Amino acid sequence: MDYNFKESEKKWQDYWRASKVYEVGIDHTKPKYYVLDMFPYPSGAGLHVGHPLGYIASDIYSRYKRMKGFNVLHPMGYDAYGLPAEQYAIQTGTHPAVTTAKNIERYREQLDKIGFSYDWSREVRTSEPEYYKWTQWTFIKLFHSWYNLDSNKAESIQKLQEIFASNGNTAVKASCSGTELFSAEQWNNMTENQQQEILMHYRLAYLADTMVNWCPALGTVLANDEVSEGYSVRGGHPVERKSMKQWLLRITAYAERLLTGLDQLDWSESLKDIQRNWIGRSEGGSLIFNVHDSSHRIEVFTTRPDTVFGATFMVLAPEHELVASLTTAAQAAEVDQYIQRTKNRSERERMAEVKKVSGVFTGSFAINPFTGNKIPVWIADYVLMGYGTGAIMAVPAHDSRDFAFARHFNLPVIQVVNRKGEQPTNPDEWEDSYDSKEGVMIQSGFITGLEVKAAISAVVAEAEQRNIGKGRVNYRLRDAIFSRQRYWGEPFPVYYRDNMPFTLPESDLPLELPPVDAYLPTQSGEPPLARAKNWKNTEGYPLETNTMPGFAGSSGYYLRYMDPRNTEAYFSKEANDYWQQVDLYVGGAEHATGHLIYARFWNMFLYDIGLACKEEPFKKLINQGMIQGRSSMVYRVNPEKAAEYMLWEELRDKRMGVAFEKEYRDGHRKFDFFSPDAGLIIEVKRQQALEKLATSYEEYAKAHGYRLLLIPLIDFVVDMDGIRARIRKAIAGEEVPAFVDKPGLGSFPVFASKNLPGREYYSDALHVDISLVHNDILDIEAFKKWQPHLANAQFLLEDGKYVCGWEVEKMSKSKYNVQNPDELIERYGADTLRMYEMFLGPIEQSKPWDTQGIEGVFRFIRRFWKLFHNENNEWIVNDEEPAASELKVLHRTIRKIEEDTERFSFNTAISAFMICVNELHELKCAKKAILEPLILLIAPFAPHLAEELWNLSGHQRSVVYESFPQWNKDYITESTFSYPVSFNGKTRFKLELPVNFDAKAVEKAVLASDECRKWLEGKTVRKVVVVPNRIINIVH
RNA sequence: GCCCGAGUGGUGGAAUUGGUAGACACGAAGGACUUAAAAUCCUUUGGCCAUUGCGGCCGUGCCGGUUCGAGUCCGGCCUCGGGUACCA
Repeated sequence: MDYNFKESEKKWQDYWRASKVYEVGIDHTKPKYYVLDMFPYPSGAGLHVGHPLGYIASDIYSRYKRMKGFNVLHPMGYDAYGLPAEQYAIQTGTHPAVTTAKNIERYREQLDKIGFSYDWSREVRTSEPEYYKWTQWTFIKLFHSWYNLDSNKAESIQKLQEIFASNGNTAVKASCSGTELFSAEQWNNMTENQQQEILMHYRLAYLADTMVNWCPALGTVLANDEVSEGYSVRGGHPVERKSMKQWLLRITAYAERLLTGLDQLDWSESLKDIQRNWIGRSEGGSLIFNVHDSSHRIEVFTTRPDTVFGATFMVLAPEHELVASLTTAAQAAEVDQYIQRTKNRSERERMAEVKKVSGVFTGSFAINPFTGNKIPVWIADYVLMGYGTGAIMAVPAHDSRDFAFARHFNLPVIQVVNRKGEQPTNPDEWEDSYDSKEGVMIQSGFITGLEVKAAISAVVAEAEQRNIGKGRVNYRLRDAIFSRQRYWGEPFPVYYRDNMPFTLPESDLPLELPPVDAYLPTQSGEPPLARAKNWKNTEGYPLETNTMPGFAGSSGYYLRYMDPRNTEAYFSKEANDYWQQVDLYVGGAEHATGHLIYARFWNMFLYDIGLACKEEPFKKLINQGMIQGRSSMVYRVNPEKAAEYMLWEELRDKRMGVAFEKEYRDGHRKFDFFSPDAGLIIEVKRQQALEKLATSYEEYAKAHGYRLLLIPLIDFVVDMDGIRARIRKAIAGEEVPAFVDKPGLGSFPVFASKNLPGREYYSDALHVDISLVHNDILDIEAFKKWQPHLANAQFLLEDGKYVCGWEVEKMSKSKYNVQNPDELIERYGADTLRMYEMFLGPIEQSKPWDTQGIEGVFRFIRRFWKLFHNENNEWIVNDEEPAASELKVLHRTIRKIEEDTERFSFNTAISAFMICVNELHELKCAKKAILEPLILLIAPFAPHLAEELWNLSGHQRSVVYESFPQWNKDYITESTFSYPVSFNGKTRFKLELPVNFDAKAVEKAVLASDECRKWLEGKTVRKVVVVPNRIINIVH
């Protein structure tokens, strides 16, 4: 008998729930600490062992911080809107709310079994009206806000209207999508609709015609981060480009703040890099080119204004607004055809054809404002409408795409940047453009001779002077498409009057999701909400039928946790002032360009309007690595290949006395084995095949004077000796029948153990369910019962066992490698699972799941228990005074656990626990003074075990209210240090010396030692390096 | 293509600031206890050579460099993983 984890874990989980141990509130007597896990979407498949990895880490840290005296907020809830439940609804008619509730219940059950310290009284679900009321409320606020670039923050639209009415928009610096200037008078003379249309260009939540990622299979548009390589991230369906009227969030207004804000965050550099790349800031300038014989002007964005003297043509995106006016009559047909062709091409096709150069001349010419030269204006789809101005000046000498284009269409190439100290070469002979980040300008008028950097500023200054351009910063980041043509999402608090959108009054919130008769788009292609009866506001105006995307509800949930039941506000100022922001956020790096940008934007907006007290939502962030699956493989034998392999092993290298050839060919005939010496053909086949072919084989053999052996496969299983005997006889020249009729092999699969020789040549690997495999040994009986066709499977074993192979790959049902935490908890307990997941390796690293190792942690848990109990499971803890050696073990462990926990190095912390327990067993220590602090130390990691032992020690109160032990330097300090002594860098022996010896004393002592003399025999010491309490290195 | 990150025993990994490479654990082999099994405990376990004892050499993806000393720093390359992709 030892630790009964099942009984104990249930008991303490019940106790925690009943006594509300983990509920927290505002407590000004303690410092706060907010630990958050990324919002899970409760999928139907439940949790596998990869999911709780981050939750366990954050739970350990939360419990640790709590024992360190912090008031720890550690909530959990659900991102409950999502495509899977809706897809299921479309298929089955089950309301997504039903599916979601069921999935949540299962999720909760699994989470509870792991022993987390969540304050469940704060749970939120994005699909609950009490929650999404505030998502809608934020949308209304966004709608009524614009971004003032002068104050660098969001401000109310009302204020903007006042400015327009008094001054027009000429002095307004805003992040907006329309640039027409107007005066106060013009503004005041506009109709309301005209004014609303203009305001739409300024709103932070706005409606616009835009190119969207349309996914026909899902029947909805997707945001950029929801698309990867032309396919939807969820479901992997193809995505097309399409122009549609959609709601967007003006996240680009915050691009600069989103970028610079990263510097203050304690996130991994790689994650910050992903966000930096996604935001994609580039500095440059915009230049205006006049069009020859026309009043049109083309504005381009370039990061290299210095190369303007090398601009030999221009290229516009096919969708560019000037294309129609610039196209000459002669070119109209060709241009039109090109536009049609590019329009009809899917995103996939476009991506696949990146290398193909295509484009068409508009017939117009622009004037290079610096050279005065006439340059042709082309259109081509390598220029994107969505970036910069949708037009470029092409500098083929220094840009590889422009270069390829110039070569393809025979356009001139002029070199304008030259590497220092080199002679310019003839661009006509170049194979590619010349990358010119550094160099000196040539053939460039007034900037000739300047270095690139200086030339850039000179051109920008000149352009500003001449009023034909200015310095400009551009971002790759796009505004976020906020409409989804789906049912299962937040309804927009928006109605339409004369096709103009208006927001509902706040008092009408929440606008609840209405019932519908089906979850599909309508016949006319409208979103599912168009099916809802009476989907109108109180005045009878139609409501918006799109719903919000998945990231709407997850963008501000961390704020709601601070005050989740507040019916008057998103959250109270008091709660926000106390909890401030998330101190530690744990989750996967896959959210880098989605949730983690949107949430930062959302929070910055709430900060601007005075609601959130911190500009950034997540101070520190840790990305847990993925847990990959470890698949087990069995090897199904291809019987014919196996027989051939086995026979070749008998025949090759003259093992039977004569030489054989494998796969002997004579014209179109092919035989498995042939011996010219013996004139013998051997053929291995299935019984049925032999019966059919025997005659033709015999005829051939007879015609050539060869003898023939036809061996049915069954013999390899039942009569290997018989085969050998027949071959020997045949070689010896005895008469043997070519073909012995045998009963058929029947159809049963044969599996070969992994390490059998030749196995890789004659078998195919198949996935086998990992529950049927223990320590890579297959449970043959269970395997036979696994699938009907395996019932009479045969096995080729090694040492009486079937050894499986393994592969590391994604955890998935189809690979039979999903490890479910419930099974492991059932077998080893939650504490073992918690510690094992942490023991696997560094939290941030991806690693394969391997159930084999869990036994080690399970043993450790029981060995820990046995420090307190004898072999009869009786309590043996005593009150004896601890010895110095025992105190040293304890305090060294406390220090190590504290240090490792602080830096989230949980795997090494668990090693330290193991070392400590091993040492205390060695010391046979059962002293209360040592073991009680140890219980506290392990409480964050193995909370159930800790509660049980703490209780058995005679304490009435839960261990979670105790303080983390403190280590005492005096117990750890050593008086001597065992120096590794090396010669020329090679460690040779160790020398124990007092720690307080300085370098000189150490040197003297080591040179005087016998060992040292032995190693130095006859050599002169050239140098002695001493690092006190580290190493000694003697150079000779 | 561009931007990151990582390569250490049969396996997961340790080595925190340039200072004893392989901690801790799994697996494996051998042994003790047991009628037997499970559980538990003990020993060995990077490779090669030597083995009568001592020991010796090599070794952190590859090549080179800096240093008394490199898994760690620098330069070049290879492989794998992640991000991104006509972004002007």
